[in-house]
Amino acid sequence: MRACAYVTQRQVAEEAGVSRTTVSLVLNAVPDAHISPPTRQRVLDAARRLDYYPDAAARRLASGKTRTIALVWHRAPDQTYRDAFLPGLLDGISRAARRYGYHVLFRPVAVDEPNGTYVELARGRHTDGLVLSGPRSDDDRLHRLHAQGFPLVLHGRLQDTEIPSVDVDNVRGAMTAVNHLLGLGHRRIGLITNAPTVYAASQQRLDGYRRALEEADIVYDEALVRQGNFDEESGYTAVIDLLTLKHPPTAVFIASDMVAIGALRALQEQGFSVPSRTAVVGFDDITAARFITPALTTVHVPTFGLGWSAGELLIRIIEGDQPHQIHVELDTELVVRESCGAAPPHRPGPLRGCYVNER
Amino acid sequence: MRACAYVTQRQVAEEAGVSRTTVSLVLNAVPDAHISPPTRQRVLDAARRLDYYPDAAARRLASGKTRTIALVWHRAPDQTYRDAFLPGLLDGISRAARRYGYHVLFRPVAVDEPNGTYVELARGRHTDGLVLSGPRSDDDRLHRLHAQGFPLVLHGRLQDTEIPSVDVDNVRGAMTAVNHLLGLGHRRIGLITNAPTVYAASQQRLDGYRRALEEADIVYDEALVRQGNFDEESGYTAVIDLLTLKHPPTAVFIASDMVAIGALRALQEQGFSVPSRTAVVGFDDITAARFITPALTTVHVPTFGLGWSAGELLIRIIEGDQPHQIHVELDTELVVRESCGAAPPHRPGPLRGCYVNER
DNA sequence: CCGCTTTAGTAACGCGCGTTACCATTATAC
DNA sequence: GTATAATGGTAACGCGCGTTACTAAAGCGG
Repeated sequence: MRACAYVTQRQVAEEAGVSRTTVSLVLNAVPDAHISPPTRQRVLDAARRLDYYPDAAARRLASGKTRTIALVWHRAPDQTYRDAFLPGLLDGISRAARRYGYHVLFRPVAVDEPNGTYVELARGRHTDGLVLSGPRSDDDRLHRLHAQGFPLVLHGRLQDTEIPSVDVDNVRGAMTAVNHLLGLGHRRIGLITNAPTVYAASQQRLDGYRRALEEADIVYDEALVRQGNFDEESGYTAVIDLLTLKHPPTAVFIASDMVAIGALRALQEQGFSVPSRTAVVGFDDITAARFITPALTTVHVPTFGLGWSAGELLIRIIEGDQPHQIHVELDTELVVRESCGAAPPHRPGPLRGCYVNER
Repeated sequence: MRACAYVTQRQVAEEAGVSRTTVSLVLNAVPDAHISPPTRQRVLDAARRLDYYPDAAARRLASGKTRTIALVWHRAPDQTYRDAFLPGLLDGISRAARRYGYHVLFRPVAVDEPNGTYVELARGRHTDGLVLSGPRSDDDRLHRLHAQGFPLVLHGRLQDTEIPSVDVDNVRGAMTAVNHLLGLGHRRIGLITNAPTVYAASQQRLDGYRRALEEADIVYDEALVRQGNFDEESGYTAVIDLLTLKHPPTAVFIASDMVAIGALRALQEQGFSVPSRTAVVGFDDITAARFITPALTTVHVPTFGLGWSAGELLIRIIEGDQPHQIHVELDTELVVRESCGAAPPHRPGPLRGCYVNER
């Protein structure tokens, strides 16, 4: 395996018959450098002829900037659910990065890893900033990094912090879902949360549910509320619990598709056919939502947009632009499919549901 | 946004009362350096006290190694299908990288990007090696990189090349699927390919289908074969075409879950209920396979394993170990669910299918 | 012609670290 | 006691590039 021969600035300089400084000035298009057009052209030609690429390490060392951002991806017990977001998020971040001339480092953090091992990326100057997805609230090294002025953006808001963040507007998303069910005539609408309400997103979706009911003059009834826990199983048991009520809800808003999928299964097993007897609306719009039967009506989370926003916000912070908004909230979009009863249940054709992912 | 103050080796040296050289020798645990235990300890203490992390750029420049590998992810028209592999693959690569002390750069290549823009990663010394997923056969810069001795690993084999690669054993995977159907008593087994057979994987899965039939002394009948094209729609139309036969197959092996999902839809619409009238086995085991009705029996592709193998193989090459195998083929595993008719159709509980993803 | 500014380009420094060559001081061998 | 080796450590170089300070030549007004 022969080692690659790399072309350096010095070689370009020799080829062009100028000094190395001149090469640097030309290739970086330094504004106030006095380089005559012919010289300039000679340098450019030489660089092209030799297929010159600057050495990233040298450039970073000299400039003090890595032009790299990193995505720190906290793996968690709810992984299947989180995996659904990764491709879109990463694509969004990467595209934003590329747009501004940055590279992207990916750093998963395993469940059993001690807190804050990723700080090496920051302190070791591998990256100019971090996007953290799935931050842990007990992560003190995170706050220390922020206190030191290291550029950070969170995906998924952490409570009580001034660290910039990017997330969907969970309250409005939940309201859209519930309003849709209200619009279909439902009055007894159950709720299964996506997770325990210690999670900020979970609490927010609950809030949205309550606000939508409130605005429709329906009193909030805690008997119709159950707690999900990221996975199918939690939805399965939660909805069965709901069905034991004397008056089970005619519709259920389930604040996570993964949980909803478990719930759908239980509903069908118990003879509560969806949507004819019980309408269901989920949240997240994971890929499987389109494929399950009945196809799941759900609140679409713009994963690409979240990635893009996180990347762009982070880069702005790195480059010292004072962003006007340090907490970005993106809008969701209701995707009407079959499970809510508003769409024709069996449109022939390969796709189910009126919505096709925009990418 | 206050700039971070970074700790350098020099500061550690001062704190410990030794020279910078000594610090470097101690922290890198240089074998033949003569450092007394007390001095050694003083340096370690000082480094810890100051929370010292070496500057990545400086280290790269001095050592000539980036200790970074990159995943080049070719986005393509079949994106939904490929996205299903990204989380596992990336996790596998990252874990392998971390195991060997490497970092991972992620670089998506958009559909409309000109060929070979990613070579900047290599030539600019951002990375010591590349994993390319979804390589294009007309990518001449790829071959040039390889000819220059730059470490490369392909995910998905390219024909006629000596570039190291990692993939599943498509032939055996297809054979497993078809053998399973044969074992259930089926004799007329149709095939819908995952893609046009110019794709190597597609041809291999077709080969596996043929070999399985051959070994069962069943003559290959081209009338039972249709071509898929990555997406649901292609499966939808392909299977409808199969159903126009006087004697439609009693079982269909569909070499892609995505294509199979479209086919399932068509079968159900046409009254060919699955699995009672037509058995179906897919390939890939995408997340949706578990959730569709009936749950799809399919050939599981170990995405994590592929990523791990690619990462490990690449790092071996980078570090000069001559790997004994430059083309790694991983085994698949048949996941029996409902669509083949071998599993009980309605086991109560939140999960469908006997298989739970191992992660 | 002189002094001043502008133009065109270069020499030299430093980024932080790995590494090699080198220098003192002791221990060891004879 | 002296030659030799081992021990403990340091000074200095170079990695490739960005950048600053400087020089030399040319333009230009008086």
